[in-house]
Amino acid sequence: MMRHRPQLPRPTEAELELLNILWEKGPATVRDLHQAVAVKRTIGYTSVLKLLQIMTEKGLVEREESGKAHIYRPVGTQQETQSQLVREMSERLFSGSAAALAIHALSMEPVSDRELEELRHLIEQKRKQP
Amino acid sequence: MMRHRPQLPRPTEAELELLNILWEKGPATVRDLHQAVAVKRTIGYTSVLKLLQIMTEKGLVEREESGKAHIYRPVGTQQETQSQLVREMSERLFSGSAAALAIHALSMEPVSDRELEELRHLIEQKRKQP
DNA sequence: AGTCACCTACGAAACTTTTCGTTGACAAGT
DNA sequence: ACTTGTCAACGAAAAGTTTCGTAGGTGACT
Repeated sequence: MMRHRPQLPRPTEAELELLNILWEKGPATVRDLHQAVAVKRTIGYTSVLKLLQIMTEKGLVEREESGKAHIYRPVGTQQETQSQLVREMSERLFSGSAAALAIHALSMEPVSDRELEELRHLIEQKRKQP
Repeated sequence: MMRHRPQLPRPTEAELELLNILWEKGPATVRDLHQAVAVKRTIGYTSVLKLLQIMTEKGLVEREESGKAHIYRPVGTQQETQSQLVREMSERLFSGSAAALAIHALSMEPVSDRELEELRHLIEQKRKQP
């Protein structure tokens, strides 16, 4: 029997920044994460450390404490988190219509051919099973 | 010459709740807004008042002080705000790809026929002008 | 005039988020 | 043994968000 995780809290902006790095690069130490963030903006090492400690309490990440430097890994997947935030955004911004969000996003930005193909495919799927 | 508004700050969650009501129902007093919010959740009258005072400082709303009860109206349009938040979300959650956000939103939710039509139309437009 | 109803303004408490300094542990190099 | 570098833990400051109590003003009704 598949056990569900208790619903994870919504990550804050700074927390999401760390999760993005973890999803892209895999499990990492505080130093790894600090270096990755420091490329984009100035932030102290202990700020990243504290963030990760809070994220561990919240259940957003887990850590392996075997070695000297702990290794952090995300608990939720990127997909799950994207879904959670997209759903919340569609509720708060488009009265719950994810499709309205999609339409808005689409009419806003350059879209690659590959993405256009994917969208057409998705729409075909939706058409077949209403 | 069209003057641009200085970029409005991102509304907080509670602020967005009030803006949604203003966009839907038009300019309103504190009482109007409090009543509308109180339908969904318990909140004190002065909490709404304070929020609106802060939003006025931030430039998110303007108020007419002519009568006894001030009348508040949104400064940014719903579209502008949606675009701002969708863009920020696509940056933080999909590496800046609004199309990826659209795809994700679309694959998640029931979509009405009308929305499907609109999406197909949008995609056709995009195809014609790459 | 006194009271009631309704309004804004203000301050501040409670909470969350972000940031970082300080401390103490531990190991590697001198 | 001592110094240096790296690490986690902790506390706390600073800023932002959300909530509401209290005070003071104004007009209407008795």
